[in-house]
Amino acid sequence: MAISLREPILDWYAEHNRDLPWRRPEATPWGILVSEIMLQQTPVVRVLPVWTEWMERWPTPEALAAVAPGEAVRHWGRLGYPRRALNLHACARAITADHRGRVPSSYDELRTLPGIGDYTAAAVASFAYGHSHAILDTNVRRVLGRAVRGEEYPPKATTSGERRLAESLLPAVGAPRWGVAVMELGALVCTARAPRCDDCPIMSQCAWRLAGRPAHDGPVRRGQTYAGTDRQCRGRLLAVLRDAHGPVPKEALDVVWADHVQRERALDGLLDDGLAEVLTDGTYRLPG
DNA sequence: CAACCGTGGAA
DNA sequence: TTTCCAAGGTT
Repeated sequence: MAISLREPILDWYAEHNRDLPWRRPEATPWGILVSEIMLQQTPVVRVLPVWTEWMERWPTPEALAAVAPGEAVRHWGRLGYPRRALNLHACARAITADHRGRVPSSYDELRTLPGIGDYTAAAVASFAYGHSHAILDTNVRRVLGRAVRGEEYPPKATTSGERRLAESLLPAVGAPRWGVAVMELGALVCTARAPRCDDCPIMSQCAWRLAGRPAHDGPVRRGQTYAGTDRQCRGRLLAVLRDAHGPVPKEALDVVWADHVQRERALDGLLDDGLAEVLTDGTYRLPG
């Protein structure tokens, strides 16, 4: 079962893979690291233009390390989860100071960098340096969950069973290509909402499809409403700082959110997170 | 470990 | 219009 998944998926990938800039041979480890962090919870189409601009502006870790952290946040634009921009800037400074300007190649060293968890460390070690690691992102978990476990959606948190399965599937040679191939299958065919099973290279073996594509039982899906949350408020406040050329008076922040208590809480949160700072004259700006 | 952390496009 | 969720990580 395990072995028979590889060939059809790798053959499918050879024909259907997208030509993404961070997958090209000329992509640097730094470019790959930047792409992986930008892609956390963010669709490819929105990452593409920002990644391209970043690579032109900051082609090396040293280049990013040389500017203020606020510049990273400013050029993050509206990608979302802006602390990732701060993490990337901190990565650049750590790589410059502690790794001679080279992105570390080992999983363990990568894992020590801010904002790099299990998936991103495995992805960079694998895709940038050719190392063999199990890639367990949301796509892979969904594909393997369906194909092998026969369930529509994977568990909320990664289980040891999922990890063992992914590791058991690692080929002796070509682990990076295998990892990206399964991810791509999940992104283009074995999608969360309307999977295109008719186009799937492993449809004849997929446990979920063979079982008649049973709907996810268990608890109902989570509904994370966004309107009115602190997150939305933080986003509004940060947008003001990002779009301003210099420091802004507090009144400029006050006008974008009506609820005073929530606004103050959100602003304090931004300051605590290092995404904004107050100057001695009481004005606010991105971190300098 | 559940909650939190943005944003926008598709269904 | 509302809901879902997209190459996660941290606390």
